[in-house]
Amino acid sequence: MKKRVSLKDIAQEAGVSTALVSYVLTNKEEKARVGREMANKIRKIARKLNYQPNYLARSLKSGRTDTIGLIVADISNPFFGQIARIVEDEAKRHNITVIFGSSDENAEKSADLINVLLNRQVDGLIVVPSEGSEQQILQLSERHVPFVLMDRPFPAIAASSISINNFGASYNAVEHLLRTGRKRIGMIAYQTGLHHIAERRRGFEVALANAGLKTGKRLKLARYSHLREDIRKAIDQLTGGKHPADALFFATNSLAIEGLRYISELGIRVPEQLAVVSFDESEAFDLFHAPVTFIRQPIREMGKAAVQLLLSQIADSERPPEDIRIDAELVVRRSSAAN
Amino acid sequence: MKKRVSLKDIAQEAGVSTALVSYVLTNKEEKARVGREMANKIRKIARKLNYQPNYLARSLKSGRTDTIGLIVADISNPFFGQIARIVEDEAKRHNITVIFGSSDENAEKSADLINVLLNRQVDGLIVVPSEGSEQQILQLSERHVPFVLMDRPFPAIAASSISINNFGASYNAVEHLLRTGRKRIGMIAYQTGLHHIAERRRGFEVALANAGLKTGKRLKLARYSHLREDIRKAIDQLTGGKHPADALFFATNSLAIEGLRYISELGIRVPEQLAVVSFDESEAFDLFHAPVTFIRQPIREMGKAAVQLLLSQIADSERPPEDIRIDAELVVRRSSAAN
DNA sequence: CTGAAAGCGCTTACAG
DNA sequence: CTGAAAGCGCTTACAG
Repeated sequence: MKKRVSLKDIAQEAGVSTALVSYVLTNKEEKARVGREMANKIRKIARKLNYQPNYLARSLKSGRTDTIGLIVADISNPFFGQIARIVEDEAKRHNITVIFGSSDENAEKSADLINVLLNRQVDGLIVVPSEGSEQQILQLSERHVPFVLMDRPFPAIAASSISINNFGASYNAVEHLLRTGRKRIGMIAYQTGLHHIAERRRGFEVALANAGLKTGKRLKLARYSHLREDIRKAIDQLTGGKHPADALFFATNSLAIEGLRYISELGIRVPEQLAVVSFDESEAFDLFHAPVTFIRQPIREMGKAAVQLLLSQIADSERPPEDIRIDAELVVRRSSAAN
Repeated sequence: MKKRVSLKDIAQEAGVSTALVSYVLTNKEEKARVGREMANKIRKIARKLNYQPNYLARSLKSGRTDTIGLIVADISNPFFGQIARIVEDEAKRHNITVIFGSSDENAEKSADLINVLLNRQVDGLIVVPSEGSEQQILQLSERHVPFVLMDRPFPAIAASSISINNFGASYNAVEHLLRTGRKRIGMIAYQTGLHHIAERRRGFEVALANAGLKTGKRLKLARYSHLREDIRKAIDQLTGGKHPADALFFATNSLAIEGLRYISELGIRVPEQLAVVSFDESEAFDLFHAPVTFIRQPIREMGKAAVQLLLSQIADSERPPEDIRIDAELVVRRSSAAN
């Protein structure tokens, strides 16, 4: 790149010190009581030379970078892409830039990302934490790094977090299936210790129990690393046998999309043979032959709240952590219509 | 945040100058011929104090930030999300961090983003340029900022760019439809002057012309800002009348998804009444009742090439611009089966 | 082998 | 009203 113009260049041309220029250009001329005429002259020169401040230098001095880090599982997953977009927009309203990273649900990668972002002096972090990352998160807390957990709270750690009421949302979805006359409801979730998935599973189990039904072998778990394989096996088991499931509840959109692919292949008719409900949103749900009933997460609200929570934490490091839980909405469509 | 430990802290504890510590910690001890013993002592102290270098300071000195900017139309669109992911991974392999921004196909936002990113001293930019941003791009060029255009070349500007052969891909898709016996092929594209869309339109027109057919009124344009409305009108016009279209070609995945929603609503059977082909990929294409034939962009290849092109440009600012054009692949599925 | 010093581009408390 | 100076945390050419 060409040599950038610095305060010094302007100062030279104006015949003053860099200090004066700095005061004027950061609108602190009042405080420094710079002459009106001189201020105008300086501004004019700055414009002429197309001066652009070097944020690096500014940050080094001020200790703030006006940058936040966003760690998600995978930016190419539309759920996280949407979160990223909302965080971006909300951050920009405050003149803050976002650096992102994908952890792939992997604690090691997550630790790595946190490290890189902190070395880049981000002012704070928004983290969708992966399984096994409790220690890292705890360390952030101990080092007094401002951060907010998103989507997945860690109940054992006192930290600001924003997520939906997973138990309630799950419970409602299952109750909806029961109300439409489904008796043998299967669920496919991730095999993970993460709290949000555990809560979704618990909602499923409690809803069935309250209806006097047993979960039995109808709760299936898939590994993130063997998604396709595990889902196909689970669906085979759930839809086969003497008492095939008459409804399927997916714990996330990735699970549902992979599952629906297989259901299409098998030629299973939805909702006639099998009702379907899923967490999260997807364009693919709209185009399935029976538009899929889903649990809509208030992503916009969550993203905005995350940024705001983080910013107030950055502004006041003594602020006690805040745990925000938002209710999600069940959007009923044809895939779960009564028979 | 707590006070970070700096070189000075280590130097103090070791009883040496910060210079020595710097040499050791950046593995330049050879060059500075630091004693082995001293080097070990310094390293030990650094570990004990959990020293983390401040990249800001390092960058201010070195003039490099090991950060690149990525500007896409909208990070929440899976097409761009995937690009972002690949850029992220490829950049990380070189210890480079990515800052992203969404321009919303808006030249003003794009100019803004470029400005912010340059002020943050990114080493270079990967840009999916929006309509009307030629001037900004030209300026980058004049200022000798390393950058690479992605997805959409600007033929009038000498710049490195990486994109697919849009004309060829479009031509092939239309030829495929003709070969399967379709006679009245409609296309829905964006109303934009961007070169990649113009090329897709041209491929459509030339393919029809070569088959002795006229485009007539079968090329419809939708505005990015009025997507839903314009697409519905276009589909009504194309599928209505005395000679309804028997095939529909969408110029992007967003256009297709919105269009397929409407086609579902109308109860039009694909491919019996209407064959469908689209540019780009989407999970939604898999779940449509007739899996949609699409033009697969080699996103991974493009993303990797973009980063590599950018890095070699950063390393050697005299490097002449390189224009990479990759062929895209038509993935034929049921939505365009012969009747 | 080791250290003092300058400098990257800013900001700001202090002195005149 | 204006300027000299210190300092943010690093790197590196130079001197001993």
